Amino acid sequence: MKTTVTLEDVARLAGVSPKTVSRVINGEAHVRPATREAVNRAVNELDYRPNLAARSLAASRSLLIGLLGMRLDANFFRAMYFSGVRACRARGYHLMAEEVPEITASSLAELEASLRQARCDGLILTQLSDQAPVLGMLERLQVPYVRLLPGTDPGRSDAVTNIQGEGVQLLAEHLWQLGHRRVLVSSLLGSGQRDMRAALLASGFRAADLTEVKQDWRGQTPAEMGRLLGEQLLTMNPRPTAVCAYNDEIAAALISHAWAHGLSIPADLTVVGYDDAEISRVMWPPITTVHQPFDQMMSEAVNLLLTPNSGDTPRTVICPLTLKVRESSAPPPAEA
Amino acid sequence: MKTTVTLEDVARLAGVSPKTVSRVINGEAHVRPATREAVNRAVNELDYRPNLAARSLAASRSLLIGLLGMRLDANFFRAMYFSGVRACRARGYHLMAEEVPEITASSLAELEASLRQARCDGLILTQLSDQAPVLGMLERLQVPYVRLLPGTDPGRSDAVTNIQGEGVQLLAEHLWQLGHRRVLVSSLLGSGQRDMRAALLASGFRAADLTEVKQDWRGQTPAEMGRLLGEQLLTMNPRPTAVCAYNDEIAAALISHAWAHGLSIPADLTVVGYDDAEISRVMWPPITTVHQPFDQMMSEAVNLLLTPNSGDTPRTVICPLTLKVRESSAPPPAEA
DNA sequence: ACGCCGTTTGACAGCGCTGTCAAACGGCGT
DNA sequence: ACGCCGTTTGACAGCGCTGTCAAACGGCGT
Repeated sequence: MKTTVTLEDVARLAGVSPKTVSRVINGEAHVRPATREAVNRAVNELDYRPNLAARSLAASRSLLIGLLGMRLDANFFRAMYFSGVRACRARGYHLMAEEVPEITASSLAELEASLRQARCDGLILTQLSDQAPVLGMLERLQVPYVRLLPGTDPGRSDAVTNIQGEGVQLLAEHLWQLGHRRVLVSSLLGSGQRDMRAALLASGFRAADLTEVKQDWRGQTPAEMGRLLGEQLLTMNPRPTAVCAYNDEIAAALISHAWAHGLSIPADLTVVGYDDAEISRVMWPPITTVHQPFDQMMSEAVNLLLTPNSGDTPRTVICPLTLKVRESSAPPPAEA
Repeated sequence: MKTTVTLEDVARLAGVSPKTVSRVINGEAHVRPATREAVNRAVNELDYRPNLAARSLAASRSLLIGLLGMRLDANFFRAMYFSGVRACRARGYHLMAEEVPEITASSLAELEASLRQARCDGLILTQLSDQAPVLGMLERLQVPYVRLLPGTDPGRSDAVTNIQGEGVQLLAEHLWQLGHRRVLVSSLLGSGQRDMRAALLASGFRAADLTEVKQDWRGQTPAEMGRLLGEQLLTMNPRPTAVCAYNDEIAAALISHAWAHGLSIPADLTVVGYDDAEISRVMWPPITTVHQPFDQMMSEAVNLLLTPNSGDTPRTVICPLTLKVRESSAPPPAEA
C-alpha cells in the first residue's frame, strides 16, 4: 500500500479543518449541509479511507466485535460467524472469532488475556450464553455483551433469541399433521434447550408412543450418534415411523444408516433434523429441518451492541424460526 | 475494559525507558539479558497487553492478514479460514476473510476499497490464485500476497501448493489396488486443477473403461450434481464399480442416491471423494477421500508472508496430501 | 590509563485520528 | 444597530505505541 491519503489531505482540499472532516466521516451532527458536501466531494476525489488503527486509538474504541463460542469448527458456529461478518461490515466493524473450548480457570484466563489485548467493543456469546463464570468475567471487565439463545437468567443481559420451544413445536406439528403417531426422539445430555418430547406431547402425541434416546455429546461424533440411533430403531417393535434427530448431522448419519439397512426414506421412515445445516440439502433425500435466521440474528445482535440501551432493563429481540419441509418427511407407511 | 496498563507503566516499574520495553515486547535484539528479564517481570506483574491499534499506527503495519476467496460459505473456504486464524494468532496477527464473489470491475473496485481501508500487511489467495486481474491489482497496490494452489503462472508469487496431481494419483492407485477396472469420473467444467482421468490412466486404467461426466458448478448444488451422477450410473451397462466424485459433498449426495436405488455401498459400489470435508465423516459409510493439510498450508502461507524473501525468485512450499481410506471403498463385487 | 568501537539505552517526534473546549458565526428579537 | 444564544467550526492536545538518531556504556587492545 503506497499512497496514503490522510484526513489532513482531505481537509486541505475541502478548505476546512481536519476536525470538520472527521465530523463528516463519522456522520456527526452540527455540520452545515454545504460544508458536508464539500468534504464529501474531497473525500471522493482523493478516494480517502480512514485509517482504522488511528481511529480506534484516538477514539479508544477498537471497532472490533468478538464472537465467543465453544467449538469454532461446529457448523453452527461457522454459519453464525460468517453471518456476523456481514452484519459487522455493514456497520464498519470487524468480527473476531474467539474459542473457549471449556469452562476451566485456565481457559477463562486465556480468554481474559485475549479480550484485554484485542479490546473488543462488545461480545456476542453463543454456546456460552448460560455459563455464569464467563458472564461474571465479562461483567467484571465491563465489556458489553449480547447473548444468543440464552437458556437461563433471561434478564441478565441483552439477548437475541427465539420463542421458547418454537422450533420443536414446528417439527412436532409437522409430524402430527403428516399422521405420524410413534416417534423416536434423539436428545443430548446436558443440553436442555430443545425439549422435543414436550413439544410432541403438546401437539397431541401420547407419552407411551414416544421413545427418547439421550446421548452424550462428548466423545461421540454426530456420525456415531446417528448410527447408534439407527441401531436402536431397528430393534424396536413396533417401529416408530418418524425420528427427530437432535441436529442435521445426526439426521444425515441416521438416514445413511437406515438406507444401509434396507429402510427407504421417507417411504418407510420419516427423519427430521434441526439447524438447516448445509448437509440437510446435500443428502438424498434432503432433510426436513428448522431454519435459524442467522443473518437476522447476528444483525440484531450487532445492533444491540452498538445501540446504547436507553431504558434500564435488558432488551430481548426475538427472531422467528421457520420449518423447512423437504423430502425426508412424508406420511407414515400404510399400516405401520 | 477499565484498567489500561500502558508501556509507560511497565517502563516505570522496570526502571527503564518505554522504548526498551517496546524492544523486549517485540523480541528485538540489543537488550541485555538482565534488562530483558526485569522488563518481563514487570510485564507479568502488571499483566500488560500491548494496544494493537497504537502498535499498528506507530509501526504502520496493520497486524492483519486477509484471506481472499470467491465463496465465503464454501466448506473449503471455511476450513481454510479457521486454520488460518490459528496460524495467525500464533504470530500475533489477525485474519480477515474477504469475499470476491465474481471477477468484475465493480467487484474488484470494492475489494480495492476494502483493502485500502484495512491496510492488510499481506493477503492469502484461495480460489482466486489464477485470476490475473486480481493479481494485477494487488501488484499495483503493492500488497504482498501468497497464492494457495495456483494452477497457472507458478513463478508469479510465493505460493503454497501440492505436488501437481498427487491427490488424484493417490485415489487412482487406491482404486487400482482394490481391483477396480471400470470407473465413473465426475469433473467440473472450467476447473482444470484435478485431472482424475489422467491419473487413472497413469495408474493402469484403460481409456475405454473410464467414463467422465463433466458438470457445471454454477446453478447446481452439490446435491443435484451427485444425484445426476447417480442417475447416469444406473443407466450404464456394464456398470462401473467405482465412482470418483469431484468432492465430498457430491460423493455424499451420490451415496444417498445409490442407497435409495438399492445399491449397497461399498459392497456394490465404491465411492471416493475429495477434500476430507466434515460430511465425509458424517455419512454412512464414511467416505474415502483426500485430505488437504489446511493447518499446515495456512501456517506456511502466513510464514511466507511474514518472512521477507531474501532471494529474488518467488518461493513455493509444497504440502503433501494424504489419502484417508474409509468405509466407502472396497474391492469390486465378485463378478461385476 | 586511554582511546576505540561495537553494544545497549533513551529522548524525541510522529503515526492519523478524535475529544474537549473555546471561538466564530449568524439569525432573531428589540 | 445591538445583544443574545444556539449552531457551526477550529486549535490543540493526546490516544499508546515505534522509528530514528544520538548518547551512554563497556570490553578490548595497547
